Amino acid sequence: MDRERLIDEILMLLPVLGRGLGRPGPGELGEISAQGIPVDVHISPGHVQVLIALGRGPHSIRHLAEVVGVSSPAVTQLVNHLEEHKMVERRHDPADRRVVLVDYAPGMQDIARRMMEGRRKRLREAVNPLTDEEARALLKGLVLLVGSFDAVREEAAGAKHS
Amino acid sequence: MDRERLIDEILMLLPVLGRGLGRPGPGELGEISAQGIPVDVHISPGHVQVLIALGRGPHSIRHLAEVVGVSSPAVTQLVNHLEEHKMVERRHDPADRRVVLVDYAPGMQDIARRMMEGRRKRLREAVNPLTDEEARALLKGLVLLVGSFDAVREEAAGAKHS
DNA sequence: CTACTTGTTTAAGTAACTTACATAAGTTGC
DNA sequence: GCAACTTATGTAAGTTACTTAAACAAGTAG
Repeated sequence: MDRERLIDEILMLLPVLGRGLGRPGPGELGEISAQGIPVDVHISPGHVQVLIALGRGPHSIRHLAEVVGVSSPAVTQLVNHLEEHKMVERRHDPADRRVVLVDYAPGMQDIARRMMEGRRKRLREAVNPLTDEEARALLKGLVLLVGSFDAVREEAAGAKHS
Repeated sequence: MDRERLIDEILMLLPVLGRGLGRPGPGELGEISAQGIPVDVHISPGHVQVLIALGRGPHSIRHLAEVVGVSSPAVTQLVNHLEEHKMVERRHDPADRRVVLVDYAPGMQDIARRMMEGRRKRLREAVNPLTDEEARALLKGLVLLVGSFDAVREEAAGAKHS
């Protein structure tokens, strides 16, 4: 495979991916409202990340920031939005009252899953033509690409301390 | 391969990719300035897409908008920035004076390539561990994912006309 | 020639972040 | 025990990368 062409394709495709992520389709909005969920809940990719992470249990703001890959104030904003819509709750960690733990509000985990189902379905259908081998390679490649940005990030952090 | 886990991973990874794209590393800025290129030239992913597209010859604004995947006014802004830094030039297409053709300014194609080399290098290194098969699968998967967003987009366009 | 379409730009606005700073809570060392 | 420092979060202000609506110019069709 021509690696230069691959790089070019990646450079052309990734921004498209990045831009397309934020966009719920009209079908998705219809699905959401059909489920009695207020359609004014705009769920950005960052919100999706938070909701997925919370599926694994309560997280502190700082931990969410790490998992999502953004700053703490950005997580504050994401969580504010979800809290305003009664999807998540904040509480202080009794073991360290500085820490704010974020968790699903009661009964909201299933609602969240249903809200994200349209996105999942679309992605599922998109990757459907891939063999298991190909899917594994896609994931591996995505992880490698993300890793290269982490390297940039760590480099920047390193430069900041020197 | 567990498809649900793949979908979750994609939903977690793609936003990270999208956010990381805009960030030149300090090493990259160093390289840029070492080549005598003014470091105030901020090259976003959109600019990269434009520069790559122009590598294939002059494009109209509208065509660039299609290739890059954004609106015409967004391309206007991208091109304005590049024009301000003398990297590209605009001229009207004599065959249809409504059309603005954008092309590299003389001698700038090589400069642009050198400006993007750090990005390319980083991506090259990132995908280096992939076998040819895996690289092909990565590209195929990316194209499929992008296609799913195009589908959303076309759906939205369809809904707008009904 | 008029009405409509197409292409681009300008203006205004939004979403999704960032950094700097303020406040609260916890830790360390004297 | 207390001052100095560190850590966690939220607020404020700003930036970036888009969007849509509208304006203007050029082209097309009847």
